[in-house]
Amino acid sequence: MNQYSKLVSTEIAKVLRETPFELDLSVDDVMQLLEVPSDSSHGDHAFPCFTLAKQLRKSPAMIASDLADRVQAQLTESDAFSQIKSVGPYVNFHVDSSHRAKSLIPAIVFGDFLSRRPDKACRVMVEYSQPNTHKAFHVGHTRNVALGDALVRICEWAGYDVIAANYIGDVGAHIAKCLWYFRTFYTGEIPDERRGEFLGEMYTRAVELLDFSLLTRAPHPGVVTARVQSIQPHPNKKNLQIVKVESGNQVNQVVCGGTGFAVGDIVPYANVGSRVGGRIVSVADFEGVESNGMVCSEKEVSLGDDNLKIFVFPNETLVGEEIAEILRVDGALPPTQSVIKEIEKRERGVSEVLHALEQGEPEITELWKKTRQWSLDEFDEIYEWLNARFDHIFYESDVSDSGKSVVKEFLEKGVLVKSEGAIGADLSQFKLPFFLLLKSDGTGLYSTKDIALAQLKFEKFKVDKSVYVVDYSQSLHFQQVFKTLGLMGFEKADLCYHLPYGLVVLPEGKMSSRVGNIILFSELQERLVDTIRTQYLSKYEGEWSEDEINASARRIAIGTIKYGMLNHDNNKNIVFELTEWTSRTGNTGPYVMYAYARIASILAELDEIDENEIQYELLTHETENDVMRRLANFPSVVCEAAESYQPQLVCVYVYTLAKDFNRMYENCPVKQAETESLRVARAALIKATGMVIKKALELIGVEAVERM
RNA sequence: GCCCCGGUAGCUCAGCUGGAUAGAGCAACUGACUUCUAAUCAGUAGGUCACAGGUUCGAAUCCUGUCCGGGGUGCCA
Repeated sequence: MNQYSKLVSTEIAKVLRETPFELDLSVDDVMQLLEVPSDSSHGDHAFPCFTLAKQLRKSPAMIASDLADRVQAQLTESDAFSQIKSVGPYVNFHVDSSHRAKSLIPAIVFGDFLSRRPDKACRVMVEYSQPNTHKAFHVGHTRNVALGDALVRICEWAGYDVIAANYIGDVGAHIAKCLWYFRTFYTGEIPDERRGEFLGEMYTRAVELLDFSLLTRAPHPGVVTARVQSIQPHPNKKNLQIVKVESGNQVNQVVCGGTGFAVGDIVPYANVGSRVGGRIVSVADFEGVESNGMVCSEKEVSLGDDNLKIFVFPNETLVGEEIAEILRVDGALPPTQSVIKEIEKRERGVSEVLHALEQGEPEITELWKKTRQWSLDEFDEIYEWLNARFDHIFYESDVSDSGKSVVKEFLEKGVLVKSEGAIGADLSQFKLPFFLLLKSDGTGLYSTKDIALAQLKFEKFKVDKSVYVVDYSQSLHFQQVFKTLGLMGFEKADLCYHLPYGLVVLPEGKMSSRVGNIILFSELQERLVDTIRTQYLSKYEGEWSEDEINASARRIAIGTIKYGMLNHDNNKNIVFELTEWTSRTGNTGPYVMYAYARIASILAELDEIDENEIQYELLTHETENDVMRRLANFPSVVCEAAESYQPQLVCVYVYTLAKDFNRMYENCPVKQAETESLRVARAALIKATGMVIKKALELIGVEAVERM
């Protein structure tokens, strides 16, 4: 949407109202139909005549030709268009390049073309990054920061009142695991720097020890083999069966919904009190029939993906044995040592730490505070280096208590319901699964805190819109959060938006601490800065100050990372290969930055431009026109990026602008222009181009460099 | 099972509110540095837009179905 499309639409609407057309289309209707030709040789705006053909019962081409003549006749006074012409079924409008230059270039260079759009009186909170303390910060987290920070900048420019928020995970099981390992097993030195990363290492080692699939293929203590004695249909419920299983010298009756087993089969049986799928198996009543324990599906005992099909052991398997022992991994533990005991011992260790943390025991709390700060300090360094801004930081520890009370409050109000001893929201009216908010043991969940956090955002920060930048694996979770907030009566719940994004994966697959192929942020940072320094900036050693070389290397590294992270569809995974990212030319951040540096170096050798001396009509070259056409689009691209939460649009834009510029650079010399006045006009154009590139880069969080 | 997301050149990706000949980068090949910075530019080659129907004057784009890949699916975060 710009001045020309409005002008075109107005004129077309006017002509259409007259004979012989006599069609009453509003200016907006026409503007809707108007399009930008994919090939710029077709002009700047095109009006397709297909839709009119039916109503007028004439061929689109004839209508186009007639329409072109009449609009042309009407616009004889205006010098806005150099050509209005029908091509087949289209009416093509070519904007006069000097007309455009006259309004566009001064607006950019001397006017407010690049300033923030008018205030929308809409406060939007963008929550992003959300790192966990006691865990490593890796390249995947960097994508989130790049996205969130760019969104903050873009929305702000588009006129929103933006609060950039962080939500740091400083409580929970991962911390207990980290501290458990650190206290129980670690005997080495504590490093002086990068202590956050060190904690990440502690956490990773803890996870390795707690990965019981390395000890047994079925890490489920309390689940034993049992023989099926009888199967009878359930009297009241079609999908259920009453199964009697015998293990050891006991026979138990179980109500079971699984399939794929028969009398005589040996199946996994979880006794009352054991734990399957994270919850304790208890005596339950299924439609009037008592069930003692459960018969487990493949998935429930980690032996397959099917959640309905009951796992069946070979017929010669011993009955009444722990399945974890039967399926133990050879060599993982000495044969004399019990897998079950080892699993239980390690789990107990972690849960003792977790419990102590929740009870606020002094010693462990001190350790928590101290180590938490190590991580926080490291995050600060990372954000500072990346130039990411936060206006407010929430901590999970701040909302964990309030979350529980909010849930209880809304349980009493009848908004939330009790189910199987736990509390949650019934979202079946929205065709969403039940949303668990408080565990049956009364402890909170991630969801509990999210509800309290949202309440805080609405009530204390008075936000109108709330954006959550969180990876796509949590899409369902946020749908549930927002619907629950709606049930709780928050009017702004509909204005919450989860911005999902894909993972950063390696060519060989996902990053995983188990495979040990995680690329830490610090590694990315170091390798990138190093490559840029040695490959590109070494030629300036001695010429530039050491400070400038360092500063430039950092900015170019940031440009590489952020542009690389943002120039993808949000939903898609990014395949990350460090060597490619450090060496690639072409569609990259440095390509765009290089275009800016070229402009800066030309301008540095020219005199200051006098606004009154610019003769815009001299800018007639095709490549110059392409650049100007692109420049004019800047505001609408940024606004669209803000509305659709797609910083990528800004990347695509600034890349094509840089490409247009480089083409112009080859064809239209500035310093060696034929005449002095042409030099001035071109200088003004490249100045405007440079300013737009710089602003666009700034909006994706990248600082341009004057030379590189 | 159900829900969500994706499938475009050898590779990595744009294009998706329907519109003119489906575009970039990388890799390959050809050419351009006595020239405002070659981190560049000009060119060659590379396509059954997963598949099949449907809607339409017109479909990579919208609808339906199928296949393939990823994610999620009540006591993890």
